[in-house]
Amino acid sequence: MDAGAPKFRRRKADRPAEIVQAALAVFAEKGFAAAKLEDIARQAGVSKGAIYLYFETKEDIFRAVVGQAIAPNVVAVKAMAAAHPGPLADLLRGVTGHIAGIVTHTPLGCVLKMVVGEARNFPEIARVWHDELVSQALGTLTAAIAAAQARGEVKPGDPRIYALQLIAPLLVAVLWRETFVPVGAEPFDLPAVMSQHIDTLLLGLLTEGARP
Amino acid sequence: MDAGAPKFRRRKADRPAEIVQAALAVFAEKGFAAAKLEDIARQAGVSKGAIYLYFETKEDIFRAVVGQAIAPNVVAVKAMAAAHPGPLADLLRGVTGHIAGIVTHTPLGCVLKMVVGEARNFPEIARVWHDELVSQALGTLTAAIAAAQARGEVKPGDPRIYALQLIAPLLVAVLWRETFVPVGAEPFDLPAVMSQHIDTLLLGLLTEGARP
DNA sequence: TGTTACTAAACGGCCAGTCAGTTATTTAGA
DNA sequence: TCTAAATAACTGACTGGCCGTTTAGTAACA
Repeated sequence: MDAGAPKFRRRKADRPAEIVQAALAVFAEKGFAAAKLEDIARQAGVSKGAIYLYFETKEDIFRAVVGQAIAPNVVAVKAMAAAHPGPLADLLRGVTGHIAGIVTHTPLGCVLKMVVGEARNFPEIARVWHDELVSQALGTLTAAIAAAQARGEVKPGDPRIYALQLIAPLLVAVLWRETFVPVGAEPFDLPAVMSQHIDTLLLGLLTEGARP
Repeated sequence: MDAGAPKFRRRKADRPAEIVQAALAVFAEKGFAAAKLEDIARQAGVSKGAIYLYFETKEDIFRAVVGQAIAPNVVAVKAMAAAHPGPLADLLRGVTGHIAGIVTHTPLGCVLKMVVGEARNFPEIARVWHDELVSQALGTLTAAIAAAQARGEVKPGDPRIYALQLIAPLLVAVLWRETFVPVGAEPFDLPAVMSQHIDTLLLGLLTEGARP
């Protein structure tokens, strides 16, 4: 045993974030129920007991993981909407491109899958995600579309459904990646999907006068 | 104790189907891991031990549940495609209407959610669903769109992405129903979504000559 | 009376959560 | 600056309960 190397360090401040990050990886791979605290602890570089210095229960960790993924995104979406007061087409390209970037380079897709999968067992998590993220994002998009309708840019129709139409292919492509690509399915190229989707949908969405 | 009423009946032929149906209900509500054999047994009207006369393990039941949801649908989709050799618009309205009906009146939506949620833990189930149902359906739709492109009905573009664009709102609306509606989210009206979606998307999809 | 579908109780492995002890770090006294 | 006592972050072995699975026995039906 190397006398100079301590067996562990006391790093109270950093532990919670490290544990949450480790838990995200393990939950994303196994799902909530099949994830073992032992695995989370090992991944975080602590013992199982140490986790309980910072979290009450396993569910508590899950809540922290899911909650953490929300905050940075909701502000981003709203800022994006505010930044494009002009033609709807600009806004849509900006927003969808931004979301596509988030979804490819962060574990948001994994978390989404977990929220869908565990919604029945953790209704309060589904509620938080809906109230604070999904509903906000959809509402922002819906409002932007309704405003464009008022300006005469967009044809009549339910703006909430238009918003759904816009983001649905992105979500499905992400779930496809998480679900079927690991078993050999051909992936979808996210930028290509969104590019073609926006091009196609805008033609049906915009009034004649608003087309480029 | 009523002497005339037997404690149980011997109904070997019916048990498997009853157990699978009960398991579907319990799995759909709780997810695979949180579902208890005890609950499935009670719902099916048998004892826990009886289940093991017909299934090897809990996973075995899950496989039966998921597999059962596949067969009736894949044939339906292919028949639908074969029945509409004419203009793409007819086919799309037929197919999406049909799928919307299935998804509202059968537990396919629940099963889809389960497949997404448990794909990592049961890769062979994800594979079966992909190979036998999802990929088939998407492939059929893609082929129909490609054929329409060859006829000059549909604009250039990746037909597989067009297919994704077409069905994505339906899938998201279903997952929305399963995930967020139970916690107070406003549901989407599936027929309204598909009607507006087809109307809008076709405008962007069809060539000028093919528009009604 | 024999066969076997079925029940109910018991088993055992797994794992979230606990706890008594250990070690890093801080504080305070010399 | 060194040392010792005090503090609390951390470890790892342990446990209690839950639940999938087994099995010995029972009851339905031919």
